[in-house]
Amino acid sequence: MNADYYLENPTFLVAVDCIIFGFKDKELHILLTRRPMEPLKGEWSLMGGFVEDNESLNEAAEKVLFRYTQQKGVYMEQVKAYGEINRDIGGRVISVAFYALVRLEEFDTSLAAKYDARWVNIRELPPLVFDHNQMVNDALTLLRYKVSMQPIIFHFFDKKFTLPALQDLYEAIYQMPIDKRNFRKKIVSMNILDKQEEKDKSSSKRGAYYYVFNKKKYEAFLREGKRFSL
Amino acid sequence: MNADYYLENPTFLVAVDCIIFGFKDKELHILLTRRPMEPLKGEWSLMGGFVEDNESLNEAAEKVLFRYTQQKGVYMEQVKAYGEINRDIGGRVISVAFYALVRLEEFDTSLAAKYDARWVNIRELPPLVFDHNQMVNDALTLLRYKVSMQPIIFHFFDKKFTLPALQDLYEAIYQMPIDKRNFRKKIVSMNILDKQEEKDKSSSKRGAYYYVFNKKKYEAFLREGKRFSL
DNA sequence: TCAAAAGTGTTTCCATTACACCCATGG
DNA sequence: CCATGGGTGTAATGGAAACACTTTTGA
Repeated sequence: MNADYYLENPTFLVAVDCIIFGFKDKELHILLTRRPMEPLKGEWSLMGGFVEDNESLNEAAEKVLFRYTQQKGVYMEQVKAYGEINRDIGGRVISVAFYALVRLEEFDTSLAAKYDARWVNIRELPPLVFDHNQMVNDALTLLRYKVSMQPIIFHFFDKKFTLPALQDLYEAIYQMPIDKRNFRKKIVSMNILDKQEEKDKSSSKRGAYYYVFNKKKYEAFLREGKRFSL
Repeated sequence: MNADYYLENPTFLVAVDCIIFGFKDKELHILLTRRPMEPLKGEWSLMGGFVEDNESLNEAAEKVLFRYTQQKGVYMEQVKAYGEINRDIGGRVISVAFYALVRLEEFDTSLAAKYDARWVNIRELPPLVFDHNQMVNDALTLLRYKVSMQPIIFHFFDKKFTLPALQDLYEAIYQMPIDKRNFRKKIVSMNILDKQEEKDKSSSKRGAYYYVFNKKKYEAFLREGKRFSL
């Protein structure tokens, strides 16, 4: 299939590694596993897999994400490619990292057992194999940038969420406290959320109203020349 | 060399493609070439090359940059990896794009003939092979972001530059006019430039003072907790 | 009734923007 | 002497940050 000229060149194993972010207990977590094969079998690792001939990089990442989360349509974005010669001590492998935002409410805990997976608080990350810690750092940097510029933070929730929870998540992503009134003012004043009648009473007696991201309102917001900013 | 498990997986040709930016005639340009081999021989293309066994991705990009610019230590940054199955019609190739900022004052024009290369104004880009136009768009987006956040704009110059030239470059990158006084105020007030005694008289009778980026001052600037911003 | 979390406005401050005139010099 | 580009300061605006009290309700 390759043109003649191309055949003179070397080929490489190509992997994808996924930094899967989830929100739990007011903290940002990532899904890690014990590496199932040699070398470094049993060490902490990101979720990954090799790219197949019939897949694009995105498709390979989607495959990995589905395998470990059973969620479809997960929000996902490429971080970058990692290609140091000895980054993988088992051989020459070029890896492309992706980060993903998953809804932890719907996470199937039986998967955790099957794949020896665990949600780990990003503030308590263990050493990971190869350059995976670097990948996590790069993913976090990119996540923070994107969250501030685009309405992707809502992908952490299954549609509805309360403003206190949204703020907890925001604080977990940026690892800094933020003023409640300023936060609410900013997000509400964009007029891209719908307040629900229903309340979440799970974390207070009074209960907090649920909100829902309204895509139509967001598109109108953009049409007015406004820019999302958190 | 690869561990047993790895051998079961397919391998891929991996290329690097470089979006080489230069500043000329008050406009941002990129270095393009006529593709030297089939398929699509003769079509406009980015500067690229295949990754070799003994190179990292960065090293492969540096090799390509040196080949076409003869400059060492060029500022360079990865954009992202492109892995659609049919992105290259000659075969399955995964490509990693890099952008680079080169000093056009020192560009060796004999190279242009040798490689059929040409500096093309970014506002007049022709259709490029494969997904190269997409790569350029992504590189430009990233360049704009980085220029606004980090003092990389100075890499377009060979050390010294005038403020009018710097502003012209800034306007070329963002494709928008900007107020002269505000621009100068912002850049000068950071106190990271050294004004020279010498003037550039090439574009006016009065002449414009040269300035030089002062790395020590910039580091002090950072130590004070300040952040570069243009 | 009280503890615990939800909800609500105003003022201060700083960074960005808008804006117009004088200066220096070679031809 | 004048045309051309280089250089300079101040006022207005708008977004970000600081800040404290009232409300609700289950236990």
